[in-house]
Amino acid sequence: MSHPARVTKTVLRTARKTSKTSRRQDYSSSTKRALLDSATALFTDHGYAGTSLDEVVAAARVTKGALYHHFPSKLALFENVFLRVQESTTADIEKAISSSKDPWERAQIGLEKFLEVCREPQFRRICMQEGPVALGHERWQEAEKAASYGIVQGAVDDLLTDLGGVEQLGEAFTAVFYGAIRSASEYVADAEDPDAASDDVQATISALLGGLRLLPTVG
Amino acid sequence: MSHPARVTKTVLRTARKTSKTSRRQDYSSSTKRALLDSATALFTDHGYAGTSLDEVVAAARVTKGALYHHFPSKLALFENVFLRVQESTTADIEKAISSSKDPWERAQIGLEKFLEVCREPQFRRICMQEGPVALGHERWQEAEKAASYGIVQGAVDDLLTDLGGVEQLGEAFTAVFYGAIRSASEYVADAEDPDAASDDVQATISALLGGLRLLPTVG
DNA sequence: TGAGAGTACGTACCGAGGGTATGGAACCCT
DNA sequence: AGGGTTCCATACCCTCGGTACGTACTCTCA
Repeated sequence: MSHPARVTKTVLRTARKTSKTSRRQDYSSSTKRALLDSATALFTDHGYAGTSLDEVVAAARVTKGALYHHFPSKLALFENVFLRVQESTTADIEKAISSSKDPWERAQIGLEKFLEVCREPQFRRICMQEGPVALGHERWQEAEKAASYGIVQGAVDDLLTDLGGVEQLGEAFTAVFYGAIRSASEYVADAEDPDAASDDVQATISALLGGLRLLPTVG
Repeated sequence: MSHPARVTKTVLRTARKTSKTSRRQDYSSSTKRALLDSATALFTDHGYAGTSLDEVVAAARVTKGALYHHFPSKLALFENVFLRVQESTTADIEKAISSSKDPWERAQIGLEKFLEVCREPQFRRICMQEGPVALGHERWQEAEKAASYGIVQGAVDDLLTDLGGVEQLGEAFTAVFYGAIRSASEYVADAEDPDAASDDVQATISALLGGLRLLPTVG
């Protein structure tokens, strides 16, 4: 019916000078983006197992033939959605962090931004909840290490070297701390008063981190 | 073939005085337990979506008719498996904790036991990984609050009242701390040297908690 | 410029798997 | 002793992920 290919002839000879890509390629990437968009929305609302590909293609106004032309499987579709969401949020956080140079301030800013991002249903559902199960714990962790986990890793390393003397715990510390932040974000997202909960959580984490500064040695 | 009902007649008239339950009821609960056992094993190995009911009933040497007689759905079967695993591990931890009265020592013992329990594939896969997605985040959290989360809640409350002055953060603190422990358990379970990783993690958490003692006030 | 190659889909179908309907054998109760 | 209930097997249905294949459109190159 309203398929893009049907209107090709009416506007055919205009382009080809301004844009390097052909109209056909534009259509292709457009339908691919439409598939990713509708999949993102549906995965966010109903989870991975809860959304059927029929729903996805219907929302994108194409058929399964189109979907399987762009993505080899449902899992691959999800992985693309996952990475796209993850990438955008990671960029947000890194941008926020870059405004400061002091490791403690960067940690503070990053934490605040992360708690904020985790309240967005997309990131929460797709990257935090469905991701590990759909992709498998291993693949998910791999992707995480390259994204938000990596940011935390860097922040923690800076903190620990700033403190001095506890570098040997870096890995374990990052793991524990990242879990604390994740849980904190869920707590905030579930709270009836997210702003107050966010304040409480930040106070808690600051208290825990602040305690570290007072420790002469660890072990 | 080897169905229990087939051997009924050969051993029929012996019971009924020693046990209150009929032989038929014994058989019924036995097949139910067999279904739960095989389902537990398969869910542990292949996850919720990855195991088919055909596999479950085949492993339990029954048919889908039997399964759907005892459980109304696949999800209900999983929930029963989930609760059974959760209950047993909770009992383990509570038993270990009960050996001490000092809140800091109890926290120490409980943490150690929890990290140990989280290395068991059953609890790890079913309760930590598949649980939240299969049951839904809400239902999972509800069950958690009544189980291991509840234990942590109690321990944290004891710690904070022992410290004094930071009770208003109790809820948030528990949430953050519980996430830290969960992540710690995954870190330990994934590590190539779990014992060393467990030591690192415990040192980290002790450091974070120990820092709290040095804080005069929080906020 | 037009014919073959490649792209971007649509349509029809298959098989696996969750769930249901039905029936029957064993058991319980009165 | 006969009906009701429990416990389970068999056969079937339906959804949904995935595949096979057809087709309209576009690009390339002789």
